[in-house]
Amino acid sequence: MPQSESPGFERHDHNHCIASTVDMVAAACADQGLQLTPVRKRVLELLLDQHRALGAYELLDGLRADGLGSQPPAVYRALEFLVNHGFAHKIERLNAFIACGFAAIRHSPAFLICRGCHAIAEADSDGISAAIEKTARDCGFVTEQRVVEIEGLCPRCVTEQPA
Amino acid sequence: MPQSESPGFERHDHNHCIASTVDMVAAACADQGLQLTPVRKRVLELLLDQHRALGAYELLDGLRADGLGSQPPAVYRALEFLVNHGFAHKIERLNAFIACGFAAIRHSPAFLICRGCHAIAEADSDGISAAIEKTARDCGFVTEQRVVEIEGLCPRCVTEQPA
DNA sequence: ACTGCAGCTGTTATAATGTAACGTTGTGAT
DNA sequence: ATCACAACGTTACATTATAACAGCTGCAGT
Repeated sequence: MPQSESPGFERHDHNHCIASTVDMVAAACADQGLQLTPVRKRVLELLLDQHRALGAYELLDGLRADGLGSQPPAVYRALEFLVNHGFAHKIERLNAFIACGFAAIRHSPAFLICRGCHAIAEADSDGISAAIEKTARDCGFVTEQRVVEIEGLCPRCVTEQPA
Repeated sequence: MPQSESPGFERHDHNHCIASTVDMVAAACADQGLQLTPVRKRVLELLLDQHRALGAYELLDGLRADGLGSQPPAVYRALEFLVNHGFAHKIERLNAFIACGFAAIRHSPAFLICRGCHAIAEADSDGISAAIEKTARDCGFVTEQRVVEIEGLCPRCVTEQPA
């Protein structure tokens, strides 16, 4: 019964975390008439398997292991689908991807990226969203999308690392 | 006397804007014992020339035109210098670079990226910084660096564009 | 049943972005 | 003078991402 890092850096039952998220995404796809094809589902599972960001070519290795696709466009297409529908996010700073912690429910995420263990948490961002919205409005700017990525040390790494 | 988009999307005297920023950076380098070499200075000028982000290879073309360097490492080294010392920033979303609007004075920038005209403004980010700091603290996370990039339409493009 | 279309996948090729490694050059300190 | 160090030149390569086109499958309309 593996336990691992969670969206908030706490421990949790990770098998359940994967299965329930896949189920939620499957339900959302059914609702919206979207196709969660084998390739797309597998990429989502690979992303959920770790609470860290995976590069497109790491994911491609995973697909190859399952005989599900062997060339870059296979992954990039699946990622485009997942990201467009809010089931995954791109971490721009890392050129890598992560499953959404709140699949399709809520949005405009803020990420906390630990440079010690490479875990990534998707933080509650209401305060940040409000501050961004205010800043933009003050400039007469109309916000459409945002990237908020915070790098540093998670609670565990802060205590474990000297520097 | 060209007039162009400014850090805040207003008009301004762009020649003066370039010259005075280069002077400020030169002074800062002198202060700190840093070398603003010809390649570094030229890259900075190329960045200042436009209030938009330039890709490394666009900058490389500029260097080549001046016989100042012809291979990628030349640009990437200059950019590393400028970014490390706060004279330029990388826009992660675009894999591109922009001169700092407040060279070496203040920091943790937030960028407003216009999808209409591609101008980029470096916004006042105190409110955003505070909100990010609060979010991080609530998670027990120690912030070291951040990326805040807001995409949308600038005041001018908002009125000009139909959608 | 047939047709045509839309969506997904396969495949090839290539573009765009970024770095490692090593040798050379210039400059200032001893 | 020569040593150490920083910047630069150069070659080669790694990593990330996309264009373009062909094939397949399922389904709607006839």
